[in-house]
Amino acid sequence: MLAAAIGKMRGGGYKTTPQRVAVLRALAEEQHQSLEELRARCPEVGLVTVYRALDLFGELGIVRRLDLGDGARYELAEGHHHHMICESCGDISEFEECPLDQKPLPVGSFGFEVHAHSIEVYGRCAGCR
Amino acid sequence: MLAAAIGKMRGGGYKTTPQRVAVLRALAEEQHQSLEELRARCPEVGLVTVYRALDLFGELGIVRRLDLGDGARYELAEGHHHHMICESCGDISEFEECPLDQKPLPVGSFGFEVHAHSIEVYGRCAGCR
DNA sequence: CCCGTAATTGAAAAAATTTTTCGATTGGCG
DNA sequence: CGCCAATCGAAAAATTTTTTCAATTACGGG
Repeated sequence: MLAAAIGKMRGGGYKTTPQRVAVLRALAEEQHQSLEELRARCPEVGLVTVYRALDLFGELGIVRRLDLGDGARYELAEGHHHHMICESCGDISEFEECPLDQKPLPVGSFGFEVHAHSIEVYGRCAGCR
Repeated sequence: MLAAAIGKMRGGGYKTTPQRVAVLRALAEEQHQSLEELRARCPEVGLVTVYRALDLFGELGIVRRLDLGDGARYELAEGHHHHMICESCGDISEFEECPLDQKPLPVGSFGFEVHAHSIEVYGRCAGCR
């Protein structure tokens, strides 16, 4: 994972600094972290640098930014998946079986050219029921 | 639309103030407005009051808050629909034909109880192609 | 292996956004 | 019509993100 991300950085002509690597490692430890959670995992990296690293990773397609109602969160953009959000405990989890897999989206009729999509499912998780 | 929203406010024991009505009217003029756009449509209402009205409407299910990458936006929560976001011009549009209509979401296998869902489709709109 | 240079970093300041506070005002019931 | 809890607005505070700029550093070329 690190290797792939570093490859994209190199390919883009960006430098592989210890700070960027530290942020990548922090991202790899858990999905959907807030900025503060992320920062706690690499306290040696300055706040501004974390923001800039996340921007860069976003451009390179390494990281996705989410906002599911409680502020920005970040995840490594590996594999196609969608999100379940528990409205009781706030937990965010993922599922990979995409309901749109073989289904054409109805948006073609608008002349819309699809590049990507996301699905969020809101409800109660098993633990909260 | 106004009537229904005011009914919910009354039903919840909240007062129908001119400010709240002004924000509702502003919301009705266009979907997916930012706070500033909204505020430009009811400049007589104080900033804080707009925030509070939006919070209240959110609790009452009158308004939904979106964050599709460029900050918070607000829409009247009427009818089930999803969003197409053009990555060229940033335009947000809606479609009503829900691809999950009759399709069971695969999340039941996680013991997850579904209350709602949302879909966003990213790509290029007809105008930008 | 060292050097030069452009990219990167970090601290401070600025900007942007959202929330809190609290005294003044007001909608709606009696 | 009058009361009073709910609401409002302005200012201040808190939070989040971006900008600035001088110091540091990764890394390709010599």
